[in-house]
Amino acid sequence: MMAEHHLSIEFLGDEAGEYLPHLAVDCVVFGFHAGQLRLLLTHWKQRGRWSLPGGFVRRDESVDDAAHRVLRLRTQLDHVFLEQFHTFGGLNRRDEVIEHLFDDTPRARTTGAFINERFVSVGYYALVEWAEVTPTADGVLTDECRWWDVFDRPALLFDHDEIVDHALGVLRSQLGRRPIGLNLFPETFTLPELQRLYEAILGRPLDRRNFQKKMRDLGILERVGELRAAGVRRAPYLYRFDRPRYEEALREGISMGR
Amino acid sequence: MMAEHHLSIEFLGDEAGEYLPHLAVDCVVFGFHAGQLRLLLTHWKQRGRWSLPGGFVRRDESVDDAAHRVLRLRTQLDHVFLEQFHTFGGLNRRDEVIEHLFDDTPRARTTGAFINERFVSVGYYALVEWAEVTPTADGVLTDECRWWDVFDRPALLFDHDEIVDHALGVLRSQLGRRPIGLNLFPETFTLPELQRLYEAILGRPLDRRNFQKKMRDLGILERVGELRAAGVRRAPYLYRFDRPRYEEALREGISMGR
DNA sequence: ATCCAATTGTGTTGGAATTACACGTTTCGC
DNA sequence: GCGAAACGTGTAATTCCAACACAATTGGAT
Repeated sequence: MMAEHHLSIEFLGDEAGEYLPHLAVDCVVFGFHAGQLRLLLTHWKQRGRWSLPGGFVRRDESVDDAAHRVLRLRTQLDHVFLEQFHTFGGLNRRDEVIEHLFDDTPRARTTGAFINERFVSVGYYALVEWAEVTPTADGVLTDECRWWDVFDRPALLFDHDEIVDHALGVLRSQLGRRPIGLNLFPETFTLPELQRLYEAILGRPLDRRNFQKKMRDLGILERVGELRAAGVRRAPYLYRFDRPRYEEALREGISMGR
Repeated sequence: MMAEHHLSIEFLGDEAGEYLPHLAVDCVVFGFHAGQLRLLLTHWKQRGRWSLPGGFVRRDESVDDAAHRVLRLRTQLDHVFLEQFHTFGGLNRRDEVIEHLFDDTPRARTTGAFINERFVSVGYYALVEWAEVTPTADGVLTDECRWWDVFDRPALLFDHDEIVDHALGVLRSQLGRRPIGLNLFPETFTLPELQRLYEAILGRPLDRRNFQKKMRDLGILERVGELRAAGVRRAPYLYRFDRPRYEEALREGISMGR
């Protein structure tokens, strides 16, 4: 909960001048569980609607660091895979519902109303291991933080639906050019699981045989053993990523179909 | 010269409060001439060094519009191909040489020293037709604006070398996925010229026969006639882009090697 | 015990796309 | 008219991708 004390009602005017005005970061946090691509969302206490986890940029931290900090606050995780993908700087970024969200607080009226100003937002997307996350609301502006199915989520505040769509587009376009999964799965996983991740992101089914061949040929997988547990049928093999090779593939880029 | 009056010494503090503080746009403007990929740079009067054309964001304009405005001021061109590619928000964005560039002006000392604060910069790259550009310095902070060879340019101020490298990387990665050239060439051009553009961006030679076959098969070119003028040898054909098909290829994406 | 349904692992094959490579054409200088 | 330089086009080999078939494993039904 470090630094959360700033999110008091005082913060509406950022009276300490700790943050850069007009600038925010928003994080599209992707997870994968039970065959579904999921999204971490926070619920705004005062208006009963959901938005992406976001925050502001301290005067003494980089924008990347701000995104990491926001993520740490909402997930309790450090060192997650996080990448900037677009900056949203339109004039239509406010939401009629929330436009004057804080106008009726004494602070907002008397100060510069920091939070009611126009914001330019730098969008990041994160890939995290679902089970490792402890979704955490700040308890002041937001009272809940939890996972949603990406494709079955509530309408979001501000322009956050657009931001999610953009992030999904970037994720899709990168799916064929770099490996994915190291950050989304636990240590070991099965190829059918990995395939379901690809299918969830692409939104279309893939051929199991071609997928497995392609994956094997990438040389970034290590077979570990057999999975017996779940099935009423044949158990799939367990795999783990070969870290050095995975990271090399990340640097050099790969080719995985379209 | 519209709105250039803001770039007076008064501007150092942005006393009118017309701009968002701490936020800037920088434009990597690419052109192509005489077989070279070129870059539009501006020369800072007070320090004798070069930087990317950049500017600030008005409170009542989108960040995209700010980039277009900056571009219009430096090139006298409107409606150019312009795309955001990354936002630079590190803490190391200042330049020791220029760190206190304006400290000795009375304004900077007495006001908030708008321009001496930390800036987060949204990077755009533009593709423009070299011959159409009228490079224009603002005459206040900068006294010269002209083209440089991308690969033979002076060391730039701030982190602008990094920004240029990043833009080049994005341009390279997109070269195989969308058509290019409509914005960089005049109405008509030749295939050897187009190939030299690709080679300049990729930094490696391409096979002429495969390149032409690929280009022809894309179906975005119209042959116009023969070019007689220049050569001491066989004249290449002239082509023009088929606009509707070109724009469709831009939307749908293409595959051009890698 | 046998069979079946569901799911997984692996191989093959045909076509498309990419790459490597060869030859004929035009122009001008000599 | 001969050759050098640059242009235009075609062909063969290879690699990549998409479609497809079959054997193996498991638990439950018969």
